[in-house]
Amino acid sequence: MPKKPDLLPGTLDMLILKTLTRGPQHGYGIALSIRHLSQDFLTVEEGSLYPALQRLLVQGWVKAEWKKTETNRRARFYTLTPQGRKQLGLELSEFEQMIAAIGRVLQKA
Amino acid sequence: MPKKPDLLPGTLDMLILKTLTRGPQHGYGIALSIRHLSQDFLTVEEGSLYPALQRLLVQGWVKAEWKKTETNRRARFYTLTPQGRKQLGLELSEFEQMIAAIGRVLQKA
DNA sequence: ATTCTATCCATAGATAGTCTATAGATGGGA
DNA sequence: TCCCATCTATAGACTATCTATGGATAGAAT
Repeated sequence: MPKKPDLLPGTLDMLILKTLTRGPQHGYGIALSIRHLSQDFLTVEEGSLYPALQRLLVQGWVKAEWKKTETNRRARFYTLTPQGRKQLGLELSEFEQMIAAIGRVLQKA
Repeated sequence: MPKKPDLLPGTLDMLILKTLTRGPQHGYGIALSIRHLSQDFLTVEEGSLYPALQRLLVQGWVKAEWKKTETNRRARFYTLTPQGRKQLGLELSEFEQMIAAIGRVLQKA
């Protein structure tokens, strides 16, 4: 069976921000989205997710408000702010550069 | 100026092991190799490098012996062991899967 | 009615890995 | 002789993740 590789440290904020470009979502929904989009490969645990959302709130990259879900439950919906969108762009480009750099090392050795 | 993105956490061991497939090297040489191969993008600080080498030694993935460098200086040369080579293969495939999974999330949102 | 399951939020504590900062030794060149 | 580059190494702080909980509620099942 195919192991269980959790997450690549440092990429969670980026994944959350990216997920929120599709529109506001609550924490549980974000976790599900990441899991489904990655085809069950990436699993975001609560203990990682909520601290991350707190960080993003403090930085002003997302905002939050309590609403009702489609299933009539009370949940906190997170929305990407303009600063958050900008931050996402930054993180995406750094990530790509990083991956490219690692690729060069792995390829030449 | 273009920021300073250090390293992607969790990838250092893999980079070291891969570097050693070219042959035994001392710590300082490993750091230089990674830096040059990545075209000055990745910088491995001593405070990251030596703890990592200690980890690899303990796991049996590298072995070490004191020798003289080309410049006639005393240095500790690290060599990849068969287990280390196997471990490298494992880490490479996990890393690629991880990157692919992240790529799927980033692409679809 | 009651229990169960899925949904939903959140925190505490442990652990891992990296960074900053520091320390020291040595060979070769100015 | 003095300095710089080479070379090893550790301590302490910090960040981010994981494990493990805890709790609440809606709707379905029994």
